[in-house]
Amino acid sequence: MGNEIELFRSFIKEKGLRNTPEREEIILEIFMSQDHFDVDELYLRLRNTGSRVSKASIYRNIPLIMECGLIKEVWHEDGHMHYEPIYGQNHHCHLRCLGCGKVIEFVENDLQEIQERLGKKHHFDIVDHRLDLVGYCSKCRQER
Amino acid sequence: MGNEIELFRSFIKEKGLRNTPEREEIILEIFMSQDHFDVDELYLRLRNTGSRVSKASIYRNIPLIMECGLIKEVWHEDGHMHYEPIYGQNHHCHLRCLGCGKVIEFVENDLQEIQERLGKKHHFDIVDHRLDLVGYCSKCRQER
DNA sequence: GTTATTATTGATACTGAATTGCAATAGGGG
DNA sequence: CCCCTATTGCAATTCAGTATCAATAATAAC
Repeated sequence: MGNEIELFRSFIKEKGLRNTPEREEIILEIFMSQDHFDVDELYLRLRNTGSRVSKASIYRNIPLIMECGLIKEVWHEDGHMHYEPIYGQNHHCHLRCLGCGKVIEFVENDLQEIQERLGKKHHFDIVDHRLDLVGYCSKCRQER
Repeated sequence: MGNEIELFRSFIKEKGLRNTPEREEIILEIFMSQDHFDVDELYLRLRNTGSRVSKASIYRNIPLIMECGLIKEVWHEDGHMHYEPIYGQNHHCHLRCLGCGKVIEFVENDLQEIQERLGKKHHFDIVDHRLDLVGYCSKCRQER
């Protein structure tokens, strides 16, 4: 913890941009909990900790924070995008319940091998994969 | 071809809804080419074939056509949703080029096994999976 | 430290995909 | 053939995300 900020500072400097308190507040809040989030949630969390960062700044900075490799888009649901921290996390995929929305993260090592095999086959330089499984958790399955 | 319509008619009847020319025009146009599409493209294609279906009707009917299992959402890009026909297609996943946007469809049988294994492990009734690979095609890789 | 340059911010206006309200139309059971 | 009401087209609305712009402040140069 704390390293996110260092990484971001180098990234910003490398790009010839300027670091700001707002940017650091956003990143700190994201990494306070390693959970996924959307812009509205993050905005409320920031307000609750006394930060005055505007939504516009959150929207403006998310692409930078993604480019830096600290977070990534995970899914688009309810008409808006969700994100999750990836720095310091091992790569994982998601299993989502269509009933209650519960999300389970899992690590699946076979995917790396599949990714490499398909990259070779189609002459692609594959940089990332993303596997989403959707279904019904045990509780929701019973209720159907 | 043509079976999509039959399937949709039974689905509609089963739900106690009404079939309409507009709905059949939409479905026919979707299955004229088995390619993925977005609402604007589909609307233009319909206009070009002389259909007067409104965009509102397309938006209203897409959820039904999905529920019926004829199409599904594939990705959200450029700020709007894309769909693809699935009826009569074997399940496939996507490899997308971050450079030029080219999409390659591939069939990966190992995923079925992974899906079942993870379903058992987490006590989920998994109904679908979705694997997206992203990277750079051979042409775009050279240009970098 | 002071100054100059300009990236960044907050507030607000705007965009565009998707949804909704409503009056007119038409499917389909009786 | 009638009636009920689901569906349609149109227009108005919603809302996530983007763009504008004047004010602010981060960095570099001095």
